[in-house]
Amino acid sequence: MSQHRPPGAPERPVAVPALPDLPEATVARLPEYLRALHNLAENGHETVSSEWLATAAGVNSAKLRKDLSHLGSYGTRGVGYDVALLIDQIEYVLGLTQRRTVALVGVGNLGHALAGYDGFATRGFRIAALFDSDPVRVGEEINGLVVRHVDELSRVATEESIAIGVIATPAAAAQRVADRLVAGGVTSILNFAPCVLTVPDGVDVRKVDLAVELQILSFHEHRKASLTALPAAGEAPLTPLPGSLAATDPQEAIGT
Amino acid sequence: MSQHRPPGAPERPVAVPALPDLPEATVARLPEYLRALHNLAENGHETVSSEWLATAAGVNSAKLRKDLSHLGSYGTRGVGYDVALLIDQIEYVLGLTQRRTVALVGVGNLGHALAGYDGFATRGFRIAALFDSDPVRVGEEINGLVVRHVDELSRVATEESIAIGVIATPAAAAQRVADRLVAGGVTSILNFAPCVLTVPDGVDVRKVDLAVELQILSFHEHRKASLTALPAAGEAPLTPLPGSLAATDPQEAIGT
DNA sequence: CGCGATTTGTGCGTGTCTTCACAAGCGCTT
DNA sequence: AAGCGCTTGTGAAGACACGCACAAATCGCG
Ligand SMILES: NC(=O)c1ccc[n+]([C@@H]2O[C@H](COP(=O)([O-])OP(=O)(O)OC[C@H]3O[C@@H](n4cnc5c(N)ncnc54)[C@H](O)[C@@H]3O)[C@@H](O)[C@H]2O)c1
Ligand SMILES: NC(=O)c1ccc[n+]([C@@H]2O[C@H](COP(=O)([O-])OP(=O)(O)OC[C@H]3O[C@@H](n4cnc5c(N)ncnc54)[C@H](O)[C@@H]3O)[C@@H](O)[C@H]2O)c1
Repeated sequence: MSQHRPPGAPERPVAVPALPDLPEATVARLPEYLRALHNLAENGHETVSSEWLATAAGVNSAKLRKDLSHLGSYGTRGVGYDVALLIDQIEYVLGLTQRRTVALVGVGNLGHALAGYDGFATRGFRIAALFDSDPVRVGEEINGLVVRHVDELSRVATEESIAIGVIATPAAAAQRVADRLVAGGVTSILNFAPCVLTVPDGVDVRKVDLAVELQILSFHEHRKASLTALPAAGEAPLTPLPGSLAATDPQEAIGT
Repeated sequence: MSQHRPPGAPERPVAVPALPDLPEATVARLPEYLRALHNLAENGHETVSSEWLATAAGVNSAKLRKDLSHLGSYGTRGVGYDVALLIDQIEYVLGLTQRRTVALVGVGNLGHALAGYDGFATRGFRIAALFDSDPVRVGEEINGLVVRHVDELSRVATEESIAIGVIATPAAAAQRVADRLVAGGVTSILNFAPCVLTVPDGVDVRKVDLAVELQILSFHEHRKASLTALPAAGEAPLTPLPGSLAATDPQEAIGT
């Protein structure tokens, strides 16, 4: 690519950031590759073929190769990829060479589980602070961290240079929490509350909603059932009237 | 799935409305629309424009209209959509007119949180059984359900016509659990364990991986930092050598 | 009864993502 | 040193998704 800047092009608006700008779809898969690679490394493998790694990560091998090619190609034809090298590469690109600090807001049911989750630490993150609004919870110690009051959120986030905020409060409180995170300089948020957050440009929000996942599965379940029910039937009005809705599907998912 | 089929088993493919086959991207957004609609309904709104609903769901209005048009167009030009009607429509398409039963496997840290989560019930699902392999946990009662031993999984799944299996065990146990779910006739799985599951055709798996989400955020964080750090300079060849990796990125995450 | 304000439904251009298929590169063997 | 099998990296084509922009439909009002 543009490794070497050829002479004769002095001050071009060179768009060569330290990071290649990867397609979003690729970014979303890199963590999966990384996990698979760590498994391989633990099992003593030193190299791996795209075929193997693709299988381990659950994707198509051509896709995997294209993804990796975006970060600069470290494979050897006829051999495969060097596992350790690739791990370094991906961790670098994902910005994991530096351990990122996480603030967790809302130490309830879910928050407790998250606070006690070791997958944070083992995959590049460190929970640096816990917050809640409930006076009963404030002061509680979890995993060596004391729960602080959410009023301190902005200040602490700034002081501790929090990189990522995780919201595990009820939906009604989520926007307010997000605002405080943003005020504290946090530019990445992971939201577990089922609501849409509004944030300024430059702030990234990702959302995890359990019910959404289940409902997507439900759709496919429904679909499979309606297909097996009428193997080759034509159409039938795909406009069930409101009144007859609940009545409609007979026996779905007859198992095997 | 249909609860117990009564002896007579009236199983005829009556006028089952064929499901439109929606684009996956659309299916993934419908739950979001549904949530927003329920909010509107609670607030007494009877109709809603695509613009409004789109904003509430965090998407582009044209996209929303196109999505809804796939399920047969229930809007009125010049007016908008009937909230109640649209809720029925979407719930029907998602297969939520029938409450789906869920089995939760692995009642540890995360499992406990999930078992106690009321978002299941309020959004169309019912946890019908809990499983674990730890003798200490088996027998424990959570939310009115007794934790059963995972050896009973296949049998119970069949008996209770479980529609969806949720895996919250350590990764090492996940594949085994998935196999048992499949053996019990479950064709939809939601996997919280960080690993790839292998299942037969016809079985859907969705995965939720917290660390993946964080790592994606980390990438963008890294990216933002490298951009603001070098506004217009060509920089570090994007091929950091193995040895120099950890050294590379200067000062990121400077907070504000 | 007709007109203008409003909002849906969609045709179409654009960009992104996926997948196939294969040439080029690499190491091992002969 | 040449040949051979294996694996990467990528061009090209197709599939999919997105969002603009506008015609068509509907309502309310004068
Ligand atoms: N429990 C689950 O398994 C689960 C699963 C998926 C999503 N969620 C979502 O995650 C969120 C939390 O769920 P939960 O079950 O832990 O609820 P919870 O009620 O057990 O916990 C919420 C916590 O947030 C705290 N809180 C409330 N307002 C706050 C504020 N303004 N600032 C800081 N803290 C505040 C409460 O004191 C409480 O400790 C909810 O939005 C829920 O929908 C939960
Ligand atoms: N805790 C979190 O916040 C969190 C977040 C994201 C993902 N996860 C993932 O979810 C999974 C569970 O996490 P956790 O923190 O609850 O772990 P945990 O160790 O607290 O709980 C795991 C539970 O699974 C049970 N189990 C083990 N083998 C089993 C088997 N073969 N059959 C049935 N049950 C079995 C254990 O007895 C235990 O009760 C892990 O894969 C973890 O990576 C956890």
